[in-house]
Amino acid sequence: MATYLLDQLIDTLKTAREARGLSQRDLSVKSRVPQSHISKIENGAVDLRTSSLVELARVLDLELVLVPRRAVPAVRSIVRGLAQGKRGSDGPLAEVPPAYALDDEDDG
Amino acid sequence: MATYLLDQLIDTLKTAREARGLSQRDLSVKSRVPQSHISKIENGAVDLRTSSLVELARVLDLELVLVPRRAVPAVRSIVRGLAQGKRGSDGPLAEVPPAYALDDEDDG
DNA sequence: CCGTTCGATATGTCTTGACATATATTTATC
DNA sequence: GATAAATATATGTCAAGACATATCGAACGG
Repeated sequence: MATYLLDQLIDTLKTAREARGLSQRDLSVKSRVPQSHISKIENGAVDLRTSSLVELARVLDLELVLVPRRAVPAVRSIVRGLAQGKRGSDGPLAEVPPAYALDDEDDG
Repeated sequence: MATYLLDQLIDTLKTAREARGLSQRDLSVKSRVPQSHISKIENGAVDLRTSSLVELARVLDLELVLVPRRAVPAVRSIVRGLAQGKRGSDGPLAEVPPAYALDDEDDG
């Protein structure tokens, strides 16, 4: 049922949550999405509604964006460069690294 | 109910549909999302499921991406540069325009 | 052992999404 | 200008599934 692309989004959410050292319950409190539901979401057991996705993303400092297919490689390149896990413990995090090489590399 | 950000996504979908000269029914056939539902979605009457969003986006050559907040301006800049309406009638469309100025411009 | 914290599960409620139909909007003909 | 057909969008009803609340079992520490 879940369109593979959805799995990718979910994985990004989970990774972001863990990278910030948040438990499902912590995320639940901040996003007002029940912990039980976060569990199901991360397990791919539900096809969550867009508002839930937006809400979870927002708490994790992520934003849901519709990108034209032609721009996806460039966008991924930028996102990769930022590596959104680096904050607090690792350093001040450079605003934007010089990685606008427009790499065609694909994410797993 | 709907998080303002959701409206932005919906608006992008609708604009993309119209830019391609597709009727709700056309989009329905291609995405397998019922036309009646597309109507409700575009009117903000429903909080659609993520799989539906992904499906509609795919048909419109758009991809749903989670972008770290810090990278959003740069991403928007690229997307803006592409101006996803230009295809077919206007020309072959340059791969990526020289607009990596990392503008801080925000969308309405 | 008991309390706390973690993710997973069970059941009840509310809304999406599917199907059929109604209401615009456009076009053609008289 | 009125009527009718064709096309586009909106609305009504109902079942499937997301979401809410409460609870469970595992892991850790006092």
